[in-house]
Amino acid sequence: MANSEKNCVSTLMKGQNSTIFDVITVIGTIQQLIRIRFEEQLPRGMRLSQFSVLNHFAHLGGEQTPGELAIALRVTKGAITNTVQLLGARGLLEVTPHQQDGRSKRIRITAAGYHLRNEAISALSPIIKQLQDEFSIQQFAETLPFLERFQVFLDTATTTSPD
Amino acid sequence: MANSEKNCVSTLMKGQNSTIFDVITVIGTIQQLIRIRFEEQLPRGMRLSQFSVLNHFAHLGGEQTPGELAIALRVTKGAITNTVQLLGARGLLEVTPHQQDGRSKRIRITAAGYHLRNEAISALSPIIKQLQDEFSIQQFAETLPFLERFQVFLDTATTTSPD
DNA sequence: ACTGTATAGTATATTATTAAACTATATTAA
DNA sequence: TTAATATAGTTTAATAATATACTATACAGT
Repeated sequence: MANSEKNCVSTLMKGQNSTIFDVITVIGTIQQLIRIRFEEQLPRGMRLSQFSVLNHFAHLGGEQTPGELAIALRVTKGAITNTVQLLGARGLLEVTPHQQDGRSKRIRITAAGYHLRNEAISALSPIIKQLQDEFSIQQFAETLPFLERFQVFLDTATTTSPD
Repeated sequence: MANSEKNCVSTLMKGQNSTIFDVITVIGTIQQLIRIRFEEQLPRGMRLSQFSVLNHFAHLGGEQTPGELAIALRVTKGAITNTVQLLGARGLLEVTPHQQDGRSKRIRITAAGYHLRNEAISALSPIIKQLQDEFSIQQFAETLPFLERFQVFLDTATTTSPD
């Protein structure tokens, strides 16, 4: 059962360091549950990826290219192509050629898209309401800065040599 | 009633309530980045889902059925079938018939699976080390209880009518 | 201008996941 | 016992994401 390799890992896992893995694990589980709970409620089979795009534009207001969207949402360009085509086909996004760059495009949310996004937010409001009742807003507000710094770290972390 | 519900969207998003959405959004982004960073480092193209199963058994020690695994990891039974078959084919898990229930199976990690999981942990250690340097363990420890309560809430939340 | 390289987005093939149907076994009730 | 129902896991079809290759456009150096 016990061997030297096990001890090596024990050093890594049994001390305080396991707290970091615990946080990472629980964040993964929360995200999985958020996906499940949200997609239960989102209107007309809307996927979390689609809601994320609509919500992103609702916050942003203006226009972005597919590439900017890919960076903002941390997915590949191919994923954005797919999601934008789906939302565009439903008239929820408008896609036009970029005027300064013939390779690129501009994407903006339509009135219908903004409306459906608001419907989605309304559909999610019961669960958000429950969260407000169960946890104070202050608890979320206290946690947010750390999570944001964690995100920035992961965004900028380089374990391999940069290109 | 209609009036207050109509204002609900703006109220929900413009006030402090957006903090809840902000936390949810940043957790989703962190999870996406964790997946990217981890899969960059994991040995032999190991997927995060596969690491999660191996790591789960390394922590747990004993045996579980596919159904228990599905519940623990918050994925569908079909996903577990796939991941367990992949890991089983590589000799990292051992799957045997359940003795009391002919429909069920018992899964346990093999020595090879435990070894590869430890290799994976080692491969992840640089990024964990960076996290230790960038954030104190205490910051993770302070955040963990809230995240765990958030997870429990999402696990038990019922927005649809219960059975 | 010409050539090579970089960039933006799309297409293709593969993979992981889900929902739903299906098989096999177990349990309950008559 | 038999029939109906429930449960455990797999299979199948569909979907969304990835990696890679590809097309088209832009840019930089000569």
